[in-house]
Amino acid sequence: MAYWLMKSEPDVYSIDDLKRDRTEIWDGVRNYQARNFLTSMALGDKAFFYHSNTKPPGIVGLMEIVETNLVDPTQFDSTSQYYDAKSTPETPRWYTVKVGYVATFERDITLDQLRESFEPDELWVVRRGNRLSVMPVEDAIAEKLLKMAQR
DNA sequence: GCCAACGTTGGC
DNA sequence: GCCAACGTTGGC
Repeated sequence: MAYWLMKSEPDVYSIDDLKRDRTEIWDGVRNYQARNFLTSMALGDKAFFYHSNTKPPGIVGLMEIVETNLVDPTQFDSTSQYYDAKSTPETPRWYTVKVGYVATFERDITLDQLRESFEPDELWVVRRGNRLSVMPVEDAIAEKLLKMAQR
């Protein structure tokens, strides 16, 4: 089982939204590196839910991958902001996963705390200029994060 | 609201 | 294939 970190702006979709919905298709990723991580996810993998573009940014909860290799339906929806005119149903460009709610952390792990606790080469999210919205997290790092989230 | 970082596009 | 222009992300 692998660990991942996935970013979302809480104004768009938050951990509370996922708690309410229980499961959700993680749509809208339009970056090839992030997509490649999405397609390499396996059932039962866990993913940290990271709130970006908010105060403070940070990890707020945990998700589980409940469906893999889904074609992102928004790429064919011309009314969607994620519409991709160059993608066709025969050869879709954008794949994603369905995530399930696992937990909201009692304590958020803020970006400041992440910077204090991890080196840039340990956790991609603390790398300068990092904009990747889906990234792997090593097991040892994931275990530290889970401890930090406990009271 | 600003701007650094950086991915993508398109002219050549 | 290069690279300038442009668009987006996301912290501050």
